[in-house]
Amino acid sequence: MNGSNEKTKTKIKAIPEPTLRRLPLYYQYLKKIQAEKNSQYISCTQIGNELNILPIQVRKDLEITEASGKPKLGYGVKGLIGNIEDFLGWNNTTEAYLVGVGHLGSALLGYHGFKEYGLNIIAAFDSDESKIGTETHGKMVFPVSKLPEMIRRMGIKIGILTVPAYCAQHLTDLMVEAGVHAIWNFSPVKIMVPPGIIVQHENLASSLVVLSKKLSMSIKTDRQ
Amino acid sequence: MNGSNEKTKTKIKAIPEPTLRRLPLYYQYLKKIQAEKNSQYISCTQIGNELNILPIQVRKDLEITEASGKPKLGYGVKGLIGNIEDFLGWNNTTEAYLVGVGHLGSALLGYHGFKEYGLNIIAAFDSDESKIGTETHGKMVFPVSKLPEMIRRMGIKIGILTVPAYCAQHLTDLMVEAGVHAIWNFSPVKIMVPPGIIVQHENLASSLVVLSKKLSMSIKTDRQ
DNA sequence: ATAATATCGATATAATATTATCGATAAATA
DNA sequence: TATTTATCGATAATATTATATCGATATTAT
Repeated sequence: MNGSNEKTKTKIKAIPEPTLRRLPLYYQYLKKIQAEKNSQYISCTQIGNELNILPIQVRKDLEITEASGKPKLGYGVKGLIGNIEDFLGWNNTTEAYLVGVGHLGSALLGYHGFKEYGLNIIAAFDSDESKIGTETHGKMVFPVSKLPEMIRRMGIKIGILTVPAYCAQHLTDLMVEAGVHAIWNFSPVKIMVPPGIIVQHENLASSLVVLSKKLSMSIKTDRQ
Repeated sequence: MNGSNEKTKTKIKAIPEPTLRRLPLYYQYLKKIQAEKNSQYISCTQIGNELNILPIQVRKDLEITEASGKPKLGYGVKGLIGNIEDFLGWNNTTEAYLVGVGHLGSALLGYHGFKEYGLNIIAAFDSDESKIGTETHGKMVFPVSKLPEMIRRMGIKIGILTVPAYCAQHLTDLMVEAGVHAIWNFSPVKIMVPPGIIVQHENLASSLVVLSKKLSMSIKTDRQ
């Protein structure tokens, strides 16, 4: 346990997921600072105060992007932005397909912020005849029947799933079969995938639960 | 430190946020099981296998809802659903206003699942003249100028913020001033609130980062 | 030029969350 | 009826994440 021969070869350091989730926050703030041209340098203290995160936490998070700062000054804003972009792979975009052009699906198609984060939704798919052939926020809608072939031909690695519960598993199977490596699942059910396939399940109910539980607990505390 | 007089009075046990986030998953699965009428009882092992969570974790999570099961059989499905509903306060709905009827805002207005989770969005607000007075998915859209008065009159505690970055802080201030206790923030910026006000920041960039980092790491591993 | 200060970077500690262990128990089976 | 088995419930061990401490250092002020 004295850290000499454990995994020195490939230097795989596990990245804490909470850190991963905070990096975009730092990034957004840094971009704002850069736009305001307030200063060349920024410290963990400043970032932390602005985002309500302890400065030590900020420093540890930035450390994993291999950023380095100067005592008394802090980090160079420009360099730091570059470090985060490199670390998160935001310099080369990944292309994705979206399946299910309902309310949420078209909202995601209309969100142009994804490009900034290295994701480009290049087309959408639906089974509704009235949607096929039309454009939603500039993205063509194709029939689901063409999904597997197009995934294969374009080498698509990420599928975004915004369909109702009843067909989520079927479309997952289609996509995985065709070669997708990761699925961003906005459908309200857990989907099953073979080992090695990555699923990120976006569950609004979970977030709502956290919010409302905190709320009910804060009200309870007030009255004590 | 020998645990005899620490907080014995009010018995405040901290609820782990990860547990809170998993409860809705169990709930959704239990509802499915109930609909299928497969059996009266269900075990942690079954739930865990289905959701890819260790049975021990499931048991610990369910424990905080004060559910109790029988050896060899497991938990009664119906009772368990009730326990989760009670614990999360899903039996009495909370009313909320939504501010910002853009793509995402109207997608949320159209999502009827919230009612099941104790949230009822009763109206929406926007500053766009062309939207005011219309209905979106059955919810009236009012001018932002009426927001403070209506929050006060209806005693609204939760505000859902689906507006662009530039006006997020202003609308937050309006809502907090009018008496809102919690804000579910879908805008792409961090908002500042006075102490005691709860903010749940929904950040798609964060989730996307987790997904794409896992993807890039899995590809790297494949090639080794 | 010297002293004071803010900050980084490394290391240590504490808090939180997950996973393992094991005895008790109710049902199923021999 | 006795034995086996699957599961709960409680407690212990481990892993992960967050926070604190402190020396080193570059800038600023004296």
